[in-house]
Amino acid sequence: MGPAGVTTGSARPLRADAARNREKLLAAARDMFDEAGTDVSLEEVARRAGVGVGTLYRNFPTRIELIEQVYRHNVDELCASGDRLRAALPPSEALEAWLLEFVAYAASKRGLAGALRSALGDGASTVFADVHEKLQTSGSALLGAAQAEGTVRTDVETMDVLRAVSGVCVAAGDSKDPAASRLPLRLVLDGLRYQPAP
Amino acid sequence: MGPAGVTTGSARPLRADAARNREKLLAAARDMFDEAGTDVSLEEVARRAGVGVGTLYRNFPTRIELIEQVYRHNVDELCASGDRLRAALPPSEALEAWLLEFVAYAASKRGLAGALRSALGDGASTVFADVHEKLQTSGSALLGAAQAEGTVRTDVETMDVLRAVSGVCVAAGDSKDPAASRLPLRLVLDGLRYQPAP
DNA sequence: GAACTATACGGAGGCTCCCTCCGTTTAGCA
DNA sequence: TGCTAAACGGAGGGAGCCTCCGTATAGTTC
Repeated sequence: MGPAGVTTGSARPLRADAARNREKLLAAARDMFDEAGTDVSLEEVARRAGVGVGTLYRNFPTRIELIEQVYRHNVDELCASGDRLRAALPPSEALEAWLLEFVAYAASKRGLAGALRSALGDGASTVFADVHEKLQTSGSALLGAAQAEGTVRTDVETMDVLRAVSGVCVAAGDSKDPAASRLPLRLVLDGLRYQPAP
Repeated sequence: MGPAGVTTGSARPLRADAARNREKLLAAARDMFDEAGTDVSLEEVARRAGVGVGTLYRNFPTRIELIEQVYRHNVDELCASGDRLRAALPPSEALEAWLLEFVAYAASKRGLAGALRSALGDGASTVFADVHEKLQTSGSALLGAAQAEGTVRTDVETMDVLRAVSGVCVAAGDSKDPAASRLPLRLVLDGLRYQPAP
């Protein structure tokens, strides 16, 4: 599941240049959504990606489709990063590093998920189910390893942790300052290390 | 507070033609918002009102201002209708007739209030406070009269009734069919007539 | 490595919408 | 009846949406 050979469903794989452009579009869109919300001009998105509008519309026929793909893309990147961290760091450090990245994801998620929900209505439920499942899988791998190693308490489950972390973000409000959630987040992370008496 | 001499704040009253056009714009906007949401083209609103766009923008410099005024206008009309009903019908019938009109208001309110809240943020709170107070006043006059007459139970307050009625609407969902809420609404209205043992 | 074709590119163009500006019209007054 | 402040309205410039189609190129075949 590297950045190459992106396939949407099971159709014929994209041509190399097409895959590259698609990636550039998603990156540009993600940046702009973060900065200015999901109402930005699609022509501007194409311009920033260094691509014609035609290419944008070929890949993402509607604005909401672009939003959905950016959302899924963010999640995929977050999960891929989880795998990388798991391979590179000791379990409890990998978990902590991943949760820090999860914070950034949670911040951007708000706008995207809101737009999706209001535009797609109940049709958005499969998107959210997919995302939930992916996070569950990646999170469990990290949490499980740390728990097996004995450096993280065993009485919590993946979704408890993710909820706690995203709760911190919500509580930190819309403040764009990442420092605002630094300390509360620290508390949650340290809480994971605490071993309750049996 | 008739339809003439509309004043926004305490400025000089509008010229007759201006007041007429303002009214036409509000009516057109209300219809279109009901039909197609608050994202409709403002040029189309002006067209339907039989007025130039310039006139629209002079009266409502921003879309959100138009939405807010339509919202307030709906409420004002509902309250005015309450006065009329109270003068024309026996108290309990007036109350019931008014609550039926309240249903229509509650349906349209959803879209408008949502747009206001998301666009104005906390700035919208005075709008909602004003509206709340007006409904409280009109509702109390009708309910109080019916209670004084003895045809409606005395252990409920205005906001209880309004909440119950709008609850019915919400529960009826987005179904545009007014029949969907007819029976549940009937239950609430009949419930008002029931006299609990003391 | 040359030729071929399915695939993809990109931006011009037609449309709608936004909002402003200003010459024209008219309500209200004396 | 005339005067003037107030209001009208729509042309026009700018921007965004989306489509269409002539051009370019990746990948394949010989």
